[in-house]
Amino acid sequence: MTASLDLIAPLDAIACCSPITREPLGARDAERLAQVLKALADPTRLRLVSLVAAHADAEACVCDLTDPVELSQPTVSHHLKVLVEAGILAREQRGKWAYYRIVPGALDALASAIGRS
Amino acid sequence: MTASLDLIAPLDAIACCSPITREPLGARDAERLAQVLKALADPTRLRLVSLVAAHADAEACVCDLTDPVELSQPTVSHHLKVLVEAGILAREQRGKWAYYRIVPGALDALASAIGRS
DNA sequence: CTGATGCATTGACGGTTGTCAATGCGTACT
DNA sequence: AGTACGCATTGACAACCGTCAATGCATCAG
Repeated sequence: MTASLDLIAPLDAIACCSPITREPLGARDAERLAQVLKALADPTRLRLVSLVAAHADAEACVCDLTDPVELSQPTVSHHLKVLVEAGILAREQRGKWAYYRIVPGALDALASAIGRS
Repeated sequence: MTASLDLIAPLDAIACCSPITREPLGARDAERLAQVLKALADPTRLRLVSLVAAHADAEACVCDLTDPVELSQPTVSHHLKVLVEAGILAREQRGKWAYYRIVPGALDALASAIGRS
């Protein structure tokens, strides 16, 4: 659903916007920002992002993550997919493994849209 | 549910934490951060926060908000309650009206926890 | 007191979400 | 070839969420 303007990662459509408190944002912008925030608004996904960032070389594969969060492999894969689709994580397949890393500037762009300071 | 440590607003328990990417956050911290993010991760609530911030005197009552978001009054009241419980909005009753304003520093604290430095 | 107004609460309903077991698909090693 | 491994996808289910109509509760105006 709402597969209308998803040709670009949601985060790309946000980097442009001024902070929320600057001026009332329209329904369309609110929808996009909420989409990205929802991706982060889950304890497991927050931990996954945190784990990836803190891992060696700032990247991690699924097998590195299932254990710390104590969830099944399909569940972790699902969460990672959500984060990738939100433009927060990037996925790179290298042989048998899939490596995830944080998209540079993604979290900063999100933070700037929220508060800035 | 989870009415264990909710004596303080969720945001108060976050201001202390370093950015997500600094080190892997524990399950407890992730839960608290996610709770606040969820409050913002909704298009309607994002618009409400934005509307309140942009309104005259940086405060607004429910009657000022129902029209712009095109939702029923109970729905708007519900969303505002969620934002208040998350520590993002503050409510002050003055006579017949209830005025909402953004808690100073709340969004900045959230932004700091997400990204930025 | 009576009526009107602003807002919160309740109850209900459809849609979304987080999770897992089962399965499928490549890739690598022997 | 055959097997083991890492990961994604599917299907299913309970829990949660956003929304509204109806109702309740103050507060103000007459």
